[in-house]
Amino acid sequence: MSTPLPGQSVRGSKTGKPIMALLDLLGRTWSLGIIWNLSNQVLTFRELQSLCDGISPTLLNTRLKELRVTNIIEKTGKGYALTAIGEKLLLLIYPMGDWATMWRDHLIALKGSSNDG
Amino acid sequence: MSTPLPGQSVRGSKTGKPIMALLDLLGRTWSLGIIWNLSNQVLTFRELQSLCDGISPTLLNTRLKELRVTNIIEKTGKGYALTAIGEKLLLLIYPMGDWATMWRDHLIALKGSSNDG
DNA sequence: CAATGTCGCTACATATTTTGTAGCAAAGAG
DNA sequence: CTCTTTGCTACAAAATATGTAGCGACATTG
Repeated sequence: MSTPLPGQSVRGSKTGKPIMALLDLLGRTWSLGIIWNLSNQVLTFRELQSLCDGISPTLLNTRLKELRVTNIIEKTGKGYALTAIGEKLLLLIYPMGDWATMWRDHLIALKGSSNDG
Repeated sequence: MSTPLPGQSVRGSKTGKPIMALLDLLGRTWSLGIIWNLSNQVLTFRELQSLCDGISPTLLNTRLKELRVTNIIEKTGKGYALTAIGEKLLLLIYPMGDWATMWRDHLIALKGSSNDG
């Protein structure tokens, strides 16, 4: 699978629209998890592997390459880190943590009402 | 693959943290694309399939079920639509369109400078 | 009622992706 | 040199996605 880049035809859209390339990239297994784990910390290959619940090194390396050529993460002397633009993307992902908490409560409420009703 | 739910152990995390369930859910092929295409419009199964570049009906139905049991989308008389909470999630995804445009320009600039330097 | 078309969705074989495990070369510590 | 850690590759097995065919329900036309 080739790395999705804005301006090119990607899985899910042939328009070349940047958002479609991003959706393809982030929609790949573990992409979001890797970015999330890289928030505020530089991690080595093995640390990242461990935090991503033992993702296979094969796939981790594949994703790392994709995220590097798309300039979302970079390799530093200490390990992998988000780039400046990657940090900005993370700022957009962060609020999802709050949404997810609300979502959990919502699902619990629905479950409760379906049991009651 | 079971549907990731907040409060449960999911692919990528055994903590049950809501964000991890969300990352697992959205990280699956086509999830983000389906949600994106459902912005401001109710779509039939086949319309959705067409907009998602011919996604196989098998997988589309699998994703649709996952998104329905997690209450992000719902089936209406007219077709599939985002739920109220699904709309809120979309509001968080929207800004990624702008980010992606900036990202494209950034990548073009990098490419240019690497050619020059 | 019969013929035609659309729609939601299932079946299933094939293709692609992900996992899991093993392990190697390089770098640092003693 | 030995021991340990690290980044990463190999590769077979398992899981997931694709592509195509097509069924039953329903609406339209006549």
